[in-house]
Amino acid sequence: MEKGKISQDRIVTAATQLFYTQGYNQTSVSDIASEIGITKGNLHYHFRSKDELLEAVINHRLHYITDSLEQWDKEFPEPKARLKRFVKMVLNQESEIMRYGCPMGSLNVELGKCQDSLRNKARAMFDEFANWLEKVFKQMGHKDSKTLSKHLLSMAQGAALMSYVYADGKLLKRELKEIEKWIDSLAQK
Amino acid sequence: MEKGKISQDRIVTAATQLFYTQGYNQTSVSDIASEIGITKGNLHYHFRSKDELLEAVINHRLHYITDSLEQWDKEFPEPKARLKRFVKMVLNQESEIMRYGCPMGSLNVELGKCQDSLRNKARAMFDEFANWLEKVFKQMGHKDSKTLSKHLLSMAQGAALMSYVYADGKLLKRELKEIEKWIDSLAQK
DNA sequence: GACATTCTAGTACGATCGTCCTAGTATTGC
DNA sequence: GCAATACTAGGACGATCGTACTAGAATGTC
Repeated sequence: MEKGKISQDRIVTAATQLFYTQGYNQTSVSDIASEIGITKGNLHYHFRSKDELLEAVINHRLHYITDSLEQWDKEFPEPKARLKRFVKMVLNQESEIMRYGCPMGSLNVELGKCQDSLRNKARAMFDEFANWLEKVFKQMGHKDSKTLSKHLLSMAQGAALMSYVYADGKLLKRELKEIEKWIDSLAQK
Repeated sequence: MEKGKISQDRIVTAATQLFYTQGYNQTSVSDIASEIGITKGNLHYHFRSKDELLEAVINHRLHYITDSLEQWDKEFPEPKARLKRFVKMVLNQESEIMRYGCPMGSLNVELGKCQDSLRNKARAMFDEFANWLEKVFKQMGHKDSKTLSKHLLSMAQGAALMSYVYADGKLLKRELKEIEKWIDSLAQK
């Protein structure tokens, strides 16, 4: 549609990548601008502040998450298959997680020590997954679906963090396999 | 002893706290200096660079970890009691973890995206725990002690991260209880 | 084809940061 | 008591950052 959206999307895409690989505080607006070959002043026209750009980046991630979850719902009617699809998503990102950590987890860790507004924004990504997982566990007939949802996220985050710290892909695979065993052991309906 | 050590210790103590609560990159040397009522120039005399100060902070943490582990070895001859002491340590830090995350985990996440030398330094804290846990699992007669060690750390890190993101102390307690159940279920000798 | 809007480039500003220099003050060893 | 050392205070430096301003180019509309 509008031409403007193209530049804006390019900025958000580049910022998403750089915020992930370098961290939010370690990435300057000049870094983002030069990454896509525009000037700082131009970027400022599209996003008046770095915070505003971060918000766009988080929204970009949120939309991607929402779309993925919707897709999974369509593809997998079975609750356990849905849970395993979640685990598979983590596995698919193995090399990125090893090098840069979990994009959701590390951003939350970094922004948690900034202003509260950013902290809440970043947490929304977790909520997206947490609510979806909760729904799945409820579908399986579990009363403590909230607890189970957070438990699964907790295990996945721990696995991602450890494999990042040790740059160890095998560690991630091992831990994810443990999570799958846990899923298998769950009662259903 | 030497008078000098007093100032240096005060600097390292303040830096340790501020790096933890605000993050390394979000803490300026002025912050640290003014925290203990000295000037930037004075701090520069003791630590010629921020990196040098960070190294001192990490060494400070490393010594504290080493001392704790030695203490635990003395207090608890039973391997499972040692593992549970580790879990208890996490529980004891509940309020800090809720507000600032795991001091070891969040520092590793932040420094991982900086220079490699800092990354390796930060990882040494994990190694301290990992090697100790490995020793304990070996003591229990487990061949896969390395895997179990990382698995326990992984679960603990996941719990800390999630309780931090959601500022939820109950979540941490619940996850730690799950870890204790896992410890109880382990075969011994 | 003229006009309004949208976009872009380049630059400048104020603030903050890590680092360093200098000069003076305390402390120590002999 | 004196010289050498260790420490402190305060400020200056270059660099970098986020943000803002201005003028011109591109684009779309009627």
